[in-house]
Amino acid sequence: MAKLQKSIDKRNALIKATIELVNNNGFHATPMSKIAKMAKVSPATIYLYFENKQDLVNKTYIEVKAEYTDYVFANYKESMSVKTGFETIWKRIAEFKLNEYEHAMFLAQCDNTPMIDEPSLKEGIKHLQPLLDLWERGKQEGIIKPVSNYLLYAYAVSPLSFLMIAQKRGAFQLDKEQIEEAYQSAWSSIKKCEQ
Amino acid sequence: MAKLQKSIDKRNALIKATIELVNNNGFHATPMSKIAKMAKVSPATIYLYFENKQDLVNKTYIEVKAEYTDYVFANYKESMSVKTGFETIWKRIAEFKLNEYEHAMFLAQCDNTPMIDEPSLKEGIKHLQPLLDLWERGKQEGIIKPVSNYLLYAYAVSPLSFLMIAQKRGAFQLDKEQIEEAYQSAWSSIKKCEQ
DNA sequence: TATATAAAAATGAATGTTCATTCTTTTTTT
DNA sequence: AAAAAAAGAATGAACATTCATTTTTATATA
Repeated sequence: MAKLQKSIDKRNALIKATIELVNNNGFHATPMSKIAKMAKVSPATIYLYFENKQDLVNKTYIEVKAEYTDYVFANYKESMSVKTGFETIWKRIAEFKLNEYEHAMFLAQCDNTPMIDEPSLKEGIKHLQPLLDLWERGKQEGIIKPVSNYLLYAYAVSPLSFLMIAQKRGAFQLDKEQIEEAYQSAWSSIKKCEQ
Repeated sequence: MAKLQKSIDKRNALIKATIELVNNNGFHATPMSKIAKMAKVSPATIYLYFENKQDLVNKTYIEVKAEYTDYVFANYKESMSVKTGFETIWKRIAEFKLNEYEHAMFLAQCDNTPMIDEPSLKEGIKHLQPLLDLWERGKQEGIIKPVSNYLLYAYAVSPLSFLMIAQKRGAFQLDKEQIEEAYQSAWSSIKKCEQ
């Protein structure tokens, strides 16, 4: 147990260092030696926990993605109405992107570059299923526009990624009121017009 | 003249190769030797046209960004109404992202990673000014929501980037009708409610 | 116009560095 | 005292950049 405990601490430190360094420098400009140094570990030790550099970054991606979706669906219950369910999920997504932006930026970089291998990307996408299921239900109930989930996601969720990056760059600051307004925009863009 | 002509061809070939290779492998996983080979040039020749690798990618970014904004504003005139002006610009943005996606993907990667240096990023942003000016005019005329340009951009333009990536991954295909619908969504999200 | 020569452009090979990964030894745990 | 974990140093490959030559182009002269 002591052994396992210790190992998990080191593993976590490695994942944390990877996120921070990759965020600031990108995958290929982050040497294993720096990751090791930041995690206070010898470079050789990394290879006791991960097969190689690609494996390290794949596993980091999957962990952060899982953390993201756990966070996002934490308050959501399938028994909720489509409208309430969407609001619940959307607001958690916003919170995550704006408060946990170290992790959110890491995901954005993974999703916009050829850094993560295809199987790991697929693995990461799975976790978003409850939102897609909610939308399908909404379409059946005639509450949500009958269009591709990609379009719904583009309108309702992807603007948050842009705002996150803008905020991270210090260009401007989102407040409560703006988030509420952004939410209204998101809902308007996916609900059927009559609602 | 013949000399200059030849040089420009080589320079263009280098820029083209850079875009293609960086798109597929990322900046740091693209060796100068491969860029040279794809451009049918010796590695040493690159250094006659660019200071170093960073300079090559910075200049590539600025050129692609300029091409993008030229394309985007090609049909736009300041004399247009806010509504027409926005539609004109938006549809060109959509066209560019969906038709020229090699270049659009390159820009997305540059904007989501620490690949380009700060001065070059700033240089690239400048070109978008006419759209921001149009929005300011719209706010004064009471046609556009009186919110930060970042929010307007997030709602109205950033979804297109997401759709572009989804389309590139072959996940789905945008048709004329969906683009029209996406445009309506974009306009709804930034116009003042009464309009 | 044809030839010689200087300047510019281009090249392939060489250089030195950085880095992922492995090896051997030491330390810690059981 | 055996096994597991960790360490630092060593290895070898990949790469950006430079160097020494060669090739091409432009210019001047006859």
